[in-house]
Amino acid sequence: MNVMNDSPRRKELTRQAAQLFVQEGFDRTTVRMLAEEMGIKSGSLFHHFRDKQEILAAVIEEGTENALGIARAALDDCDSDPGSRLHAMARAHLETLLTDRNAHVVALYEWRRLDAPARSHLSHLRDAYEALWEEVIDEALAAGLIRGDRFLVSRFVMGALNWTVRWYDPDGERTPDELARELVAMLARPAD
Amino acid sequence: MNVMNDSPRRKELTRQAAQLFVQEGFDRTTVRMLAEEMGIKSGSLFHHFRDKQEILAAVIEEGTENALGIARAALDDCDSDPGSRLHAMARAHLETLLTDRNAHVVALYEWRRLDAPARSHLSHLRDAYEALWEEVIDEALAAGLIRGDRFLVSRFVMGALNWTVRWYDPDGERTPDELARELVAMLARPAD
DNA sequence: GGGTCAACCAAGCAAGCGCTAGTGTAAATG
DNA sequence: CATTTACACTAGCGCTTGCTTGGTTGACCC
Repeated sequence: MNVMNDSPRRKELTRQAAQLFVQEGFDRTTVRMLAEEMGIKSGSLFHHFRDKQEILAAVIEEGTENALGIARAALDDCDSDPGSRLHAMARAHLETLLTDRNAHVVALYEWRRLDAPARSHLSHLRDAYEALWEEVIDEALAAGLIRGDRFLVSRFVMGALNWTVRWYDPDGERTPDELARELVAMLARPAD
Repeated sequence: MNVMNDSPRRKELTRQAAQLFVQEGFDRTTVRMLAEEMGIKSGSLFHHFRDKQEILAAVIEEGTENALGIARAALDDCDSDPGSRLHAMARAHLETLLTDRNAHVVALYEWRRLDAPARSHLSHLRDAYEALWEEVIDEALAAGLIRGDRFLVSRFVMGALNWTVRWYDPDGERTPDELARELVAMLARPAD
């Protein structure tokens, strides 16, 4: 019944929604729970979002955009050799999985709760992110740093990284940088 | 209000429930939808299962038990060198991901919908399965076939394999055997 | 100092939810 | 033949759901 811009207020509400979606899952999170977490009444929620689905889309959109930004920045900042670039991407991936953990967990678990238009829009964003990965992996393959099929390797690597949300403890001993280094070490062939 | 054994009837109902849980997600699948899929009325459902949660637990339990069985059989049947055993485990994992795809997708996505008692019981089953993996990976590390930290390697490998449910097309060109071979090739160090 | 507008609220509707109670019935069991 | 068992049915209770409606508030603006 009203605006659906990206006001700062809406950004903050989106962040809070992400937390609840992680705790409870999208379907079990009611608009009343969301409103209470936000400190408003359930009716007021629909001033900021058209419907419940739009909140989900907003959460996932922000997470994916942040991931894209971090990955691009990391690639700009690193050395140009394939090993460094592979490590930079893996590290960026793990870092965004930490800083925007809630949004990414929601994206991983609740993707199929999106309606068709939102899914179409967001899958373009995700494709842009995955294109970055395939580029870096192509370079590593061409340089002989790793071996295998480019399609399979990129899927295997993304799987290994995304799976970390299941077991990685941010308060534990290992840093994202270490994890990224271990992953690259596991894949890389010894220098000729 | 009645039995909760594992009759053949219940097995069949469990299989059908798994399909719906994949299509719609656990929370959005209503007992009325389940009953219709099963060809009975919603009230009759509670003759076979205590409540909706128990259906979810039954689905996941069967999938995990099958995975364990297939993995054990694969290990019994293969050569004793670490490369063969690694390949056998990966292949078994991919095969059960195919034959019991619905159950495994449910286990991956809806695990957190389980109540505490069911989760406790099923996590023991899952631990038994993961122990098989760690054993095989330890052998490969000891033999120098792969390198890295045993904890990290096993997590990365499981992640890569489980992620296949997102992109693998069973009707496509690649067989589980090929995929497993590619994965092992990606990880294995060249023979000394 | 009247007008604008984002932000919020109280109240509630229509639909759908998991689950229960009580009954019917055909086959198996004594 | 009498009883039990397994499975299915009808009917609906009590509650929650996403969302709407109609209205109030208070900060800002010319």
